[in-house]
Amino acid sequence: MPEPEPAAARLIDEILYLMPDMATATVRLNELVAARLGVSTTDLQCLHALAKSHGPLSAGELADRLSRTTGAVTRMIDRLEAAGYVERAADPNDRRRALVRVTERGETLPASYYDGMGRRATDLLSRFGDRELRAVLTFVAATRDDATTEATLLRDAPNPADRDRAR
Amino acid sequence: MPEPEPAAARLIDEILYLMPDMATATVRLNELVAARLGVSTTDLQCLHALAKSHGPLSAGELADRLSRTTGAVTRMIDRLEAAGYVERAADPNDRRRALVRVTERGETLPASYYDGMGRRATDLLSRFGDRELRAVLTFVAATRDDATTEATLLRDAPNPADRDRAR
DNA sequence: CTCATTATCTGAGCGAGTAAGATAAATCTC
DNA sequence: GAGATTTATCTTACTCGCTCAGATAATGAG
Repeated sequence: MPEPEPAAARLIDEILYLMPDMATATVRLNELVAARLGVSTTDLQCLHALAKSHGPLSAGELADRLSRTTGAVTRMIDRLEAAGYVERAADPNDRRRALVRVTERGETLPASYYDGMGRRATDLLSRFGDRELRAVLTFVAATRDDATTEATLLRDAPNPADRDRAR
Repeated sequence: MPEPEPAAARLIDEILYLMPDMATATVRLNELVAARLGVSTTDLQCLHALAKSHGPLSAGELADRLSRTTGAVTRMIDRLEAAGYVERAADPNDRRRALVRVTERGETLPASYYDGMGRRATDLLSRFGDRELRAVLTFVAATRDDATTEATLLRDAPNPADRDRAR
């Protein structure tokens, strides 16, 4: 690995210092948006997942993506349906499956809370050149991929903390 | 606002598309790390806050930073203390206050789960030039600040969803 | 048709949160 | 400096969302 210049090393340290802060701020914003919508944070993650999915997801797929049990997902769908954010329909090809489709309201209302941030991010990025934009994109993509990979490793590896409460 | 080049506009769109994914992956990783440590996600946020604070924080300061009630914080400290991650001590100058100090274990163990990501991020950033690093730093700082500002606005503005469950 | 499998739902119990009030220390007022 | 007020934390009662385990019902293989 090439040793970075001192100035570069300082910049890198600053970035690494800010990352957890950004994560914390993001988590908190999510909590508040969920409260605004009158749903839990998991419910909001569900709406995000559905908004990106292009088409309905089954209850089981949602349980998998959100890392929740099917029991939790059943009641999550109940809540979101009661609030008018999603609709439940039986899969015509497999009537055991519950297909969950986000409603207009469930797609538009959560997104509206992030409009301001999206606009300001666009303003900022518009002043960047091509090299800068590529750097940001590379960094964001790498961070997402790395967090995802790390999460998968943690999920699949046996958890030593479980030993304490094992029966 | 200067209209960005078409290629730049595409890069910006990609970045904006990835941001929620990065946030989601981060949230999930946090949940899993907390589970590994045998504590709740809020407890882990508390350890993060203490690790960055240089010195102990009072229960009230923690309640404020984590946006939790003092009652929730009391039990959070109980849990973290029982697990050996923090120590509670009375403030000698004001014996009402409970000063919370993170232990060696409470500082080191959570951080160890992020070592891998930190190293890989450093590797990636070491290949960036000065302009690229500044761009990433600016973007990360702006995102953190914007999320923080937005969260404060949401927190302080009256919540229309409360109307529904008003008595 | 029967049996094993798959997908979702239901019920019991638990952990972490809020709201409201109790407790105790600090501070203000005279 | 005694009494009243404020401040910081803790306690109690209750709520909500989660997991675990098991019920229900549709599918598919033989």
